[in-house]
Amino acid sequence: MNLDIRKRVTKSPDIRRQELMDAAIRIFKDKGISKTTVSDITQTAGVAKGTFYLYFDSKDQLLGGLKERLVDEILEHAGEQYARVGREDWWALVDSVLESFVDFMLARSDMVHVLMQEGAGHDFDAGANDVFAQCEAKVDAMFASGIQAGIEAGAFRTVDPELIGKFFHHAIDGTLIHSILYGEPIDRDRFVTAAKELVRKALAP
Amino acid sequence: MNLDIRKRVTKSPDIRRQELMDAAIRIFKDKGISKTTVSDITQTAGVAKGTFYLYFDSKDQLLGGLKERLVDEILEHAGEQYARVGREDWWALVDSVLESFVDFMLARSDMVHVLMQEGAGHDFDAGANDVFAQCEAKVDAMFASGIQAGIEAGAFRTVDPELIGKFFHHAIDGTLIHSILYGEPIDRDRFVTAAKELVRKALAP
Amino acid sequence: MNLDIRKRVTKSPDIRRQELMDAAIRIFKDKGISKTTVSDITQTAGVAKGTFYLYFDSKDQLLGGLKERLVDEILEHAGEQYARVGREDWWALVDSVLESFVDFMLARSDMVHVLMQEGAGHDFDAGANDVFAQCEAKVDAMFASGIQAGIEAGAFRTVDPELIGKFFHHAIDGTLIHSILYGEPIDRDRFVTAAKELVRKALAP
Amino acid sequence: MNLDIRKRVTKSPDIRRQELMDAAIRIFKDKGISKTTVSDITQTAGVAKGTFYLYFDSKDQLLGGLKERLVDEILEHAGEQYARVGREDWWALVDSVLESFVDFMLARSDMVHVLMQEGAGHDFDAGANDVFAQCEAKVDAMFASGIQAGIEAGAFRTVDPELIGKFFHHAIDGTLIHSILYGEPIDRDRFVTAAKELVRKALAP
DNA sequence: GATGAATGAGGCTTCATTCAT
DNA sequence: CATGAATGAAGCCTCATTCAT
Repeated sequence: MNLDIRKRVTKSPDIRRQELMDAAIRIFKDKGISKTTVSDITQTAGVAKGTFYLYFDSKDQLLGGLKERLVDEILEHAGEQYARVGREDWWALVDSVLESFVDFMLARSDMVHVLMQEGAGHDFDAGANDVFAQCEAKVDAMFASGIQAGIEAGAFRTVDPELIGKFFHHAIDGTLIHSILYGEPIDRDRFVTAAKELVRKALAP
Repeated sequence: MNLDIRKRVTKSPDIRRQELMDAAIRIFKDKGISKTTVSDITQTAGVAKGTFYLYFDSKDQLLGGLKERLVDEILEHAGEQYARVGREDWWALVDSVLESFVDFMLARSDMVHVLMQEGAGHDFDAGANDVFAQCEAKVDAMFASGIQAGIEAGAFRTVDPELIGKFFHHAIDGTLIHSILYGEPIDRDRFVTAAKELVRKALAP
Repeated sequence: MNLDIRKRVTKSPDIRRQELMDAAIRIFKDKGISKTTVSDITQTAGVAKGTFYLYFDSKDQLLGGLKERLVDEILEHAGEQYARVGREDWWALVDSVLESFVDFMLARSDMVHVLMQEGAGHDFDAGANDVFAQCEAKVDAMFASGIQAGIEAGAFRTVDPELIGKFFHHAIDGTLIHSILYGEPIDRDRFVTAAKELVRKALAP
Repeated sequence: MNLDIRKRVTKSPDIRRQELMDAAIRIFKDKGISKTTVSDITQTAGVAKGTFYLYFDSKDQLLGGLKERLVDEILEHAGEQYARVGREDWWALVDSVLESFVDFMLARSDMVHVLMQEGAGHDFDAGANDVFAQCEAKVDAMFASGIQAGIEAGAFRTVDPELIGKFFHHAIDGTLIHSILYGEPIDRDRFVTAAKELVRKALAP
């Protein structure tokens, strides 16, 4: 009765690992992290349950891996943006940071959807406080110092760069995540335009 | 033979219910929702495990109750604020809405902390889409129509009231939740001041 | 089709614990420790699988408990015997120690059967070296010092009390365990008679 | 691309088989039989997991092999000793049997350590009763008939040759195994001397 | 022969829920 | 009402064994 002809397909470890991660993300999104079983993941990935444990130590460790991957990408991306501060026209910088931020988030909507949902509190490495906390703190710090630099250059004006930076961060982040989370479609250009308006007006001298 | 004095204490159902909810919130905050057991909750509340089921049908239903309670409060509060649109000076309205919003959130930080964390996806009533989605959608709609009214009255100016409303919502919400979630202290007045600056500049004609 | 009428029988914790231990011993004896599952034990005890974990932390911990119980009994019994050294006629002492030793072992044949079989190496408490080692070492020490005392009193003679003590110990122990392990019937009186002959001749001046 | 020099080394089947058995014994001794995995064995032997199954049908069969090897050696050795009954002076025979028995055991201490530990109950061939039982029974029978012969020849005297034989067997066996099992050093000569004293006195007319 | 990724049965353990007291 | 021992479904994880390369 088993019509599946392909049996015991051996693949490169990297591929398998990736397939399992992809499968995990897909089901996490549908059922939520805590209600997803390792069986769900392996069935979706088309492998046996035991195969999961060739690539991950545990379900929690997989989650940790996904988290860390996202955090790394975020920090790298944010770093790239931040490196441009001072080398370009301030308003062009604002525009480009916003656009690239939005595009980055949209490209990872699945990941974000999943990990923001129940991500916190699943720290397999109990020692380190939540990876996300540190990540967002760094992003906030970059925003703040970028704005501060603009102020010192006379391009921007605002009384509380730190909080304003956080506001920008969460305004965009929160709105995007919320839309992704609840399945509302996002008009990327409209979104970018509105974000630019907000930031430009808020930072205008 | 039983020397334990506190045994079979009968309390008003409402009190008991409330005590269990409070205990639940407390532990949810520490361990995360899915890793909190019914035993944890009843132990913290000082009752036997079975007692839990005299007041709630299930763990999921408790969660639903907490959620609905928060949603109700949010909607009621938002409605009150919204009712003031048009009756007051536009900028005074902005100030007061912001202040009251911040104060409302701070008063419920525990609740928010917990329910935002893993709240989604725990729908005991699988039919209805997430209660939070509807709630936030309503809040967004109120924000949007308030801004729209201000525009029509010539007091505000912005090209995309709907998105700008969401931005305000998540800027404040996100920044607060994030601070609460990761234990950063919040200076209420500084926060309000920065929020006012953001909104005033963004809505200024 | 379920003809079992009795459901959810609640018993005193001590009884239940004992029933589980008895069931465990029974199956350990039949299938060996490592091939016995928790399910086997609970089925035999007539309770649900989860019930096991109300009384024991794990399968290993049960084993540890059984071991410790046996060790305690052995040490207590050996201590009682040892306390008689010097208070009685030396040869009467020899006789009575042998008899009581044999009877003690026969009364615990199941326990001994099981725990000698795979008992070593199942140390849940990895810190302490095997409990049995210490136990037997103590018993050996008692034998040795008893014989030594007899020598000093001029009643016994042998060149190596320590080793001779161990020989007695294992001669009796080993022969009994072996018979128990392989299901050979033991004629208690014949056994005691032969043991007495061995020890009397070996210790005779 | 493979820079690992030791790859796919083909060795004589007998050598490989032996290497695997040695590796098995080594780890069995450390971790116990049931907690040793096939992976442990192959890693220690420096081969791939699959290679194990080129030389053994299963883990149980390996165990059976080890057991049988030991049993064969024991029986052969015991047979050699037994063959000398009647051809030599009785007391010289006693001495030489004891010495050769002790030396035999000491030479196989690892084997004995392991297989006595959890050896019973691992019968891959469930039909046959434990190989050890038969082996020890044969050894006991030889001891008994040797002693019986000595009695008939007027050299020995004892009332229960069968049990006395078992006592000798287990006195020496048990004491040695126990010392090996718990890592106590053994002074071979002192041991032999004490054993001789015990046996000589016990068999003396 | 040798390899080691893949398999999947099966064990251990947790915990939401029930129910006899 | 309150209790907490008992339940058992369901999840996590291990590891002996297989098989495509």
